[in-house]
Amino acid sequence: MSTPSLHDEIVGHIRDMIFAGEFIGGQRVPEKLLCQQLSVSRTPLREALKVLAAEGLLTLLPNRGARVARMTVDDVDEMFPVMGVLEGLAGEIACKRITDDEIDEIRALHYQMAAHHKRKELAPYFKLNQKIHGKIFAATGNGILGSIYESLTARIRLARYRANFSYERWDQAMAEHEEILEALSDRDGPRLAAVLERHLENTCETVKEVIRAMDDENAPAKAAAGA
Amino acid sequence: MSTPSLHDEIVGHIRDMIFAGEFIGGQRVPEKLLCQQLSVSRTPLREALKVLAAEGLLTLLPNRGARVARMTVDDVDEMFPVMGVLEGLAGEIACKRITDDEIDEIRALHYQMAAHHKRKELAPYFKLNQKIHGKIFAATGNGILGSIYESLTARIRLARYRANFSYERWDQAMAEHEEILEALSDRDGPRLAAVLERHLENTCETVKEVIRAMDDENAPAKAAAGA
DNA sequence: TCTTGAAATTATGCATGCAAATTTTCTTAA
DNA sequence: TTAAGAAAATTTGCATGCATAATTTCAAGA
Repeated sequence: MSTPSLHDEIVGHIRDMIFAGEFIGGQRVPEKLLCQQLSVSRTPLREALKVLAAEGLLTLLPNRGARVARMTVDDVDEMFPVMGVLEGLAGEIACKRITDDEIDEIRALHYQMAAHHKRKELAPYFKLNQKIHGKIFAATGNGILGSIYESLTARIRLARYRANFSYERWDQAMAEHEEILEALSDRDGPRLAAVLERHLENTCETVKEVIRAMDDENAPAKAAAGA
Repeated sequence: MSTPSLHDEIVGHIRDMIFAGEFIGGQRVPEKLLCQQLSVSRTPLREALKVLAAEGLLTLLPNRGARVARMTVDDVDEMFPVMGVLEGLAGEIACKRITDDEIDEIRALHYQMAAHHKRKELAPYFKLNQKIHGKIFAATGNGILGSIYESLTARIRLARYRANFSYERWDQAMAEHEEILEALSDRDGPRLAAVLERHLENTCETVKEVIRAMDDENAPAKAAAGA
């Protein structure tokens, strides 16, 4: 509160940089460079790198620096069922606990998001999407549930923002969000849980497509180089 | 592999110390003391502390050092439903994927554990208990599921090893383990999931009792001190 | 005796320096 | 010209030092 310790700020800063896609490609990120960019010395920076590695956003190779963690299709396949049961649980609890005001908030976000979908504005759509799911988890009042989910979505997000994106999937996702809002308004726990899981499957497939596209993009170049 | 970097070793070492209950009570742990005990300088030690804090085992107060994270009854109440769905998921997947050999291994551990239960040997019972649950998660082949579960049980373990322990609950837990083994042998996913969740509820109540007992123990002293 | 507050002590946060490991560059031989 | 190996230059890992914040100690007044 009083002194917002430096390394924590660095953690947040680097996390944002990762999400902004500043060091894409899983390539090495020299400490010196980050020190210069953030105007800090190596000690707090290195502490921050350790934390981000513990969160799974970075991979630290001994004596060989940090790189952004590479998500594989297999990773997503592992994460998907876990997020599925977490979403399901969150949906059930949220329906029991959510207040009318909270539903109204989510409804407002939903319509904003629908507008961005109609205008095909991907980035703000994602932001609101993320916010809505966050609100559902917040409505559960279960902080641990929320934080685990958050750390998983954070890792998923590494593969997110991309242009090549199936519009059919997007439309489907939007339709699912309509259903999410309905189930939530009706406080229909089982239905919400079911829709959330289905919706997640959509998201998951999208992410996997993005990863495959990225791999296809990089593979030829690397194959030629012999690496 | 080649050089097992120091801070990683420190992380493991301190984690073991925490589980061994070396700094019980959530009291401050001066860096200097740890440095002396582990014969390392403050830099790698501090990196390790950050990691352990990210794992939720330590709480880092700015400018005020590290202490072992204090589990509250509310924390357990939050963790319980999460672990419940994770156990359920693990049970379902494990039944589909587990090999006969893996079941045999678990069976062997189970009988060892039953022997310790009969002799009322708490510590080795816990160790094997933990190992069995670990094997079930390992049998899912889902590393992320396993690691999330592991980090949650690690935090639960902070409140575990204690003398005051209800023998009825223990007997019940042992009976549930019989059922777990049965369901696993039958590869009956839904049943295994159900037993695991029920078993977890038992565990959870036990942990909460331990926490309450610890609080009752400390509260009078602290109330007198005015803190 | 108890309370209050200021000085002294101690602990934490961060910067810097040095040694070991890694990567790059340069040289030399085929 | 290319390949292999050695030397140079980076880069990482860890230790230490200094400034600031927190804690303890101690003294003085009520």
